[in-house]
Amino acid sequence: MSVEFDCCSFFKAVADANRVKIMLLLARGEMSVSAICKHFKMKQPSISHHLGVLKSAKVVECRKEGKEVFYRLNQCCVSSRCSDFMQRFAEKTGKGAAGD
Amino acid sequence: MSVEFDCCSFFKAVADANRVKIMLLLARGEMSVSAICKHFKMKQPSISHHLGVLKSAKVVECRKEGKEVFYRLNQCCVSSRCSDFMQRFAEKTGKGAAGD
DNA sequence: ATAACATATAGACTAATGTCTATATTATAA
DNA sequence: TTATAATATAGACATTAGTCTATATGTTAT
Repeated sequence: MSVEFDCCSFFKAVADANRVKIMLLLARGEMSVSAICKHFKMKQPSISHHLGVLKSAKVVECRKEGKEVFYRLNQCCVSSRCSDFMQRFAEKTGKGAAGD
Repeated sequence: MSVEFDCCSFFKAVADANRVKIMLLLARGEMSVSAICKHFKMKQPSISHHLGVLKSAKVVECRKEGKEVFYRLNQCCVSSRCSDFMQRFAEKTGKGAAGD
């Protein structure tokens, strides 16, 4: 029933080119915020903002080590959300499923 | 190289609860605009706007019949975009892929 | 305790998005 | 041709989202 809203927080998170770029960086392994910053023209608070959006959507996770925070991709989240979504729109053979 | 931007137009399109609801309706088969409208509180121009966004992203297609326009889900688009995206973030075994 | 560094938060500003009303467009009917 | 119905477009308005500067928080070193 609230499936649409649930998937939307994920899709909103990945519907930004800069956030996708962050995700692509993290797909190779965890990185600290400052390391991520080096790949962008944006200022650090903007990066932190994007990381916050990704984290709220469970797309990334983080751990603290000393003064640094290392972010990593939650690959399971990405694939489960995508495959869930795909399935929801798979061709039905006759019987409907979702209600109004 | 422009993969992120490309996928973003799709994700932007599906990152809205009302548009996902439209997609769920269309997953059962094609519908005219006025038929879609009956499922929402929004006014018709808003529905047309959302249909336009979905159409630009290739998520839906339409055909005209008399004064009505029937929209249908482009199921292939949904699944190919989702699986492309998943794959892009699949665990790499060592070699990197996407460049900066 | 103080300084220096890494990150997060707050608040301002701008741009993009969603919704509305009004109207234009296109197709059929009278 | 005129009227009616279905859809799209234009423009106004409010809300949301992205980026910035300034600053707060937390951690390590001196």
